[in-house]
Amino acid sequence: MQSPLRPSAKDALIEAAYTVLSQNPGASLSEVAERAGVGRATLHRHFAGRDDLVRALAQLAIREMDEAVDAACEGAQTQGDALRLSLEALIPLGDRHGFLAREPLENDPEIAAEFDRQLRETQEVVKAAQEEGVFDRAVPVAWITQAYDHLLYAAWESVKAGETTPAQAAGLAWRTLTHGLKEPSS
Amino acid sequence: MQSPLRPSAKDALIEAAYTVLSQNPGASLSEVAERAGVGRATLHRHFAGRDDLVRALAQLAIREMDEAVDAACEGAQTQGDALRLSLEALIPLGDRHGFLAREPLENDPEIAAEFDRQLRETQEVVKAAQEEGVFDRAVPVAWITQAYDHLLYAAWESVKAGETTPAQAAGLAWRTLTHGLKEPSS
DNA sequence: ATTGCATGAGACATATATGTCTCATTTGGT
DNA sequence: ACCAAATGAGACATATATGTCTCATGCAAT
Repeated sequence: MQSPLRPSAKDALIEAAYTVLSQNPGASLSEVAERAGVGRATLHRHFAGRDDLVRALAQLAIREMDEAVDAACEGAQTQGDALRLSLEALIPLGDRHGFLAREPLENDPEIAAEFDRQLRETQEVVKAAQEEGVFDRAVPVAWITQAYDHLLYAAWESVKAGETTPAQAAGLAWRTLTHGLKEPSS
Repeated sequence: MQSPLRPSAKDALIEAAYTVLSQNPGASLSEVAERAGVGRATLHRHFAGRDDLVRALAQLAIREMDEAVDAACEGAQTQGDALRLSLEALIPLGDRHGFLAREPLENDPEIAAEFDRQLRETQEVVKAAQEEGVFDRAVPVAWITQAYDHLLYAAWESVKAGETTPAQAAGLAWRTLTHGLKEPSS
């Protein structure tokens, strides 16, 4: 039975790795260990090497995002709702998203496959939402998905910069995607 | 007088570095030289080291983006037009944008200052466009700028993926930013 | 108190990237 | 044809990151 009394070194390492590697993918493992407040040897006790660490982070990030989306979709009445709720749920995971975007992991076929799956799932929901009338049928699904992803990351950056709360950022991103930022009256 | 008859090794190196380093910031200089079809020694003849190369790329990227924006603003009647034309002009420079985003250069104060300047300039134009009625006054300038930047990059990725032409991507990004993707009729 | 386990610190070897140098070759201009 | 400059290939030394190991320490459970 693992005792959570002593703060788990592995968890500290994972969190530190997200922070350090999403800010600088080329950072040394020493920097990661230092940020985690942990000796470098301990890092190697939990992860065989850099590749191991990165793969563990990527898989965890993918899992967390899947879980967040699944939970959000539970309470969704429509596909449009599912997208809106998922957006809100994914914003706090922005550092994971950023890590996955900056770390070069096209080499890992397993991770790449998961990426493809997530993209396809998102596109499916987008397409369904489009058929509900949430989006213009004349707009390509690929573009809507691109805009969704990038506005999601923009929302996270806005939160990270302290400009908005997560809820505000989610509202702004969703409005931008659906209504745009034009003056409502005009 | 430099003879452009022989394809400039320096230019080839710069172009290769954009491609390689924007895809993998941790790539070795050997990979950059190889992609450029140039010996590794030649790279060091033109750039003192990795830092030199990265700084040269960053400064060139910033200069190219400035020039593109300046040229685009020449033909703009309004600030809203300036934003729309700049968007279109910046899309082909998406690889530069991506390079600047992925490469950790917060350490370089000179580059960071240029970044700040560009951000402020964009925010100024956004604010002016907002006062023209292009954007809702209730929406924070910071968010509009964030959305502008990220939709710009989304447009570049859409073009790079072969999903759209640059002109189509610019149109979609601008529509998303101003009108959103909702069905026009409803 | 004692035992077991994870950890921290550091030594050590190794791999890779980097930076410098030399020399033969090619290219472009004269 | 000749010359000067740039280049390619490769040797070489060095720095840094990485991976492994050992040993002493601290903490928790018994």
